[in-house]
Amino acid sequence: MTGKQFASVWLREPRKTASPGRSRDEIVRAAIEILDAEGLGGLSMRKLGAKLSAGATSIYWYVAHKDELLELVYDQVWGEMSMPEPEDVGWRDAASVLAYSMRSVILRHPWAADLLGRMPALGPNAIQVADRMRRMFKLAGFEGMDVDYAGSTLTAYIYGMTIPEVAWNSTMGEHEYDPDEMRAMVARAVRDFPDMLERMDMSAYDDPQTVRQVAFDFGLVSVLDGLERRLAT
Amino acid sequence: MTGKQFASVWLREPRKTASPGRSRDEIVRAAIEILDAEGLGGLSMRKLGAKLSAGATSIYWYVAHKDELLELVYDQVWGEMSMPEPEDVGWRDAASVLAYSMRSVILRHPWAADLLGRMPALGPNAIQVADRMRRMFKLAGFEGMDVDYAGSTLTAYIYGMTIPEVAWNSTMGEHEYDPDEMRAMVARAVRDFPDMLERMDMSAYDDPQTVRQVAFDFGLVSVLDGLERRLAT
DNA sequence: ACCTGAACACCGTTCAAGT
DNA sequence: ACCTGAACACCGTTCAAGT
Repeated sequence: MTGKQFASVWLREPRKTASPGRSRDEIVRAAIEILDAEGLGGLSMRKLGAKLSAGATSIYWYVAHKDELLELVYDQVWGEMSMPEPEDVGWRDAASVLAYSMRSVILRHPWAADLLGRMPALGPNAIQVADRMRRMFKLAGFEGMDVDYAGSTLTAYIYGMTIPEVAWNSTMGEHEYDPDEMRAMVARAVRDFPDMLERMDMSAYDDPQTVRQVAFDFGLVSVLDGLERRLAT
Repeated sequence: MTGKQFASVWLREPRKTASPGRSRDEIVRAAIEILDAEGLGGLSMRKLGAKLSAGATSIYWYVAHKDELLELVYDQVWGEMSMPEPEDVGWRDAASVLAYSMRSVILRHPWAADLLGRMPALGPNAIQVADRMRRMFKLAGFEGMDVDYAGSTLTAYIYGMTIPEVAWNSTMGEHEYDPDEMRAMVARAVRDFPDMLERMDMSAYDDPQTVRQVAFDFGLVSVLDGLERRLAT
């Protein structure tokens, strides 16, 4: 009757390792090195084993399966996000700092974009950020479930902006391409839609990276304004 | 000197198939059937071949690689999204309808959540939606690059809400679990954070599905309010 | 023009066996 | 308690060969 329990590394006792042999920390560190160097597709259990000069399957002693390993590295990423105590700087500044920080952390670890929103974020680092975010929105004046809803709104925005940005970077990075040729092809795909063509002309000579910066800021301000508006009513 | 071109099915000439043999449509239909039934992990080229009672590798005649196939099915998903002409209903209603429609389409094809924001959306259906969205925000009063920024903001929100929702559904679906047991474990993970614990108590007996509905609406209204605010300044 | 099968170079995971 | 290697059941993709 008692169904299988929800699966997360963080919800089960780890193996009480006396200290010898490899450790989870060591494994996670090695995994992140591989991930930063070769991306999510580059991380295999065999390669990780090799990097630790261990048998390919030794890792299964420390971790039930690859997904658990990914949960572990994922929480490390959450640990890199910086968020001031909302009580110190006020909720809007805290929210902005968190947003920019999340974006830059993910851009630094592009593989993490594939985990964002997909993997349960129940590690200590993730929970700490979640907790601060709750306090932030309570400080702002939200109550009850609205604290939650405001939080989802903000993180949804950040995820939704960051994921495509990373995806774009990686497609562009793989095949280095001729920008003019590409513009011509996209223009072709879009040829029946005057508004879309107009858009292409507009942004033709802007630096894509700063455009994305500005876009992120524009949206963030909008989202925060929108949340502020909810407080008034 | 002329680098490799940006890769997308939509940016290259398809094979001019006279008509005999399999067709792309047929392949895409079969692929979607598999995807709906077994999810993204359930779709392999071999299985797809088998379903078409063809050799495992015949598909490579119609498609350069699996990613192209995914681009094709992805655009079908865009085709299911419904969006009224903004001129008919006004920009805010059009935006809301699109948002709800996107959410429900993705919930219907959960595998598509893994493509959202990752795959170039250059198919005719995706472009049509993008075009309407541009017209929508122009109608609202945005100009220049702001039309784009407003669009990114809205889609970022939708992506960022939908992706985790689907992920959650699928983790919950796989292992059917004992809710009490699970709550206990999560409570344990969160034990040092009084605000997080409070949150768990609060939402203890709510139906998760309606909570997510309400959350989606809350955030959407906030985002649209925030965008409206930008028009005023 | 379209399809095939064999082959290559991988995967994650299980498990009996070792120390 | 920790690690190993072999094995299982898969992958996507290439390519020479067939019709």
